[in-house]
Amino acid sequence: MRNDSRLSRMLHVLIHMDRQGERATSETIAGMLNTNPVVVRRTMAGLRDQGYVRSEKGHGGGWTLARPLEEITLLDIHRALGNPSVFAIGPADDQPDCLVEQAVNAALADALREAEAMLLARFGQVTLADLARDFDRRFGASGRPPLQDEG
Amino acid sequence: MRNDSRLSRMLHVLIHMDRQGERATSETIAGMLNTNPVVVRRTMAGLRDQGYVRSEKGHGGGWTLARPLEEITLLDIHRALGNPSVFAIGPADDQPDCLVEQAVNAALADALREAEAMLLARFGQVTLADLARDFDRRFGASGRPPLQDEG
DNA sequence: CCTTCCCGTAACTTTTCTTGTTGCGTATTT
DNA sequence: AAATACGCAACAAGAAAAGTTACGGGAAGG
Repeated sequence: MRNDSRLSRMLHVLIHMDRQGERATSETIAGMLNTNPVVVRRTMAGLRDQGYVRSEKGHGGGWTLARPLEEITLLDIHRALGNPSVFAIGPADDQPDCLVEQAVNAALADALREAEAMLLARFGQVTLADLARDFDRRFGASGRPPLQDEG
Repeated sequence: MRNDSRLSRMLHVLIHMDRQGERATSETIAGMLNTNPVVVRRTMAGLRDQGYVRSEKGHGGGWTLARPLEEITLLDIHRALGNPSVFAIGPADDQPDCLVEQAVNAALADALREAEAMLLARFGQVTLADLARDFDRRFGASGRPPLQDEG
């Protein structure tokens, strides 16, 4: 099964949007992600509904950030994407009445719950601004202009 | 995407096998999982290769446990199933050369790696015997015979 | 106005992954 | 030899995600 990369994609897009400052159309973004404007609208819809970006219709319209990157965490975006399941593995429900199966599933669910809580907690502590800073630290000195206009 | 429930299924099967003691055919197991004997063989193949179960061909053949439940951890089975990806979310590779994408993916990969390590560590500490004991503790007193040689 | 640009949404198609299925070979017991 | 089981390859079916097409509506600019 291939991984759901929407979170990664959206983070990528938001940081670029912040950097460029200008309005981005779905088509521009689609080009950046090698995908399709409709897919972009579909994915960004959640972020808009949660108030992280704004969309404007009509001539000159497009997408803009509704908040500074400092105020957006990875968890925020994860949730705005609909809290997709974090795990690829899960319980079986072949014999819901089988007590052995119930015991197995309960044990698995415990472990998964704990791991998920930890992951989401960590997502909640990282802002997009942190990622942008990471970017500078990792690549800023390697011949590229740094993220710029951070001021 | 639906969850991969092979781990759960195999744990379920192994505990039943221990309990019954007898040889189980792929068909019997398939019946228990509401699936198909070929699927069972496919899934059990990994466990056999790692020495957790044995298969015997021919008349009277079938599957048997090759080790006591005390010596099999959830991690063992997870690995025997081919170390399937634990997460449903992952990095995008739309623009592998984009440094922003790289930074985003690096941050995500860190968090995922950590959560996975924690989950697998926990899997490594739980044996199938623990699950069987869980079973007894949770359900044994509720009118059902306990796990051991209920024959 | 009215044309152009751009998002919103529904419906449909394509792709991809997993599971399920069929068929045949081979080993083992009776 | 007949019956029973696994091993394996190849194929079919099903489901989920992504991609696509099509059309409607709102906003800006000539």
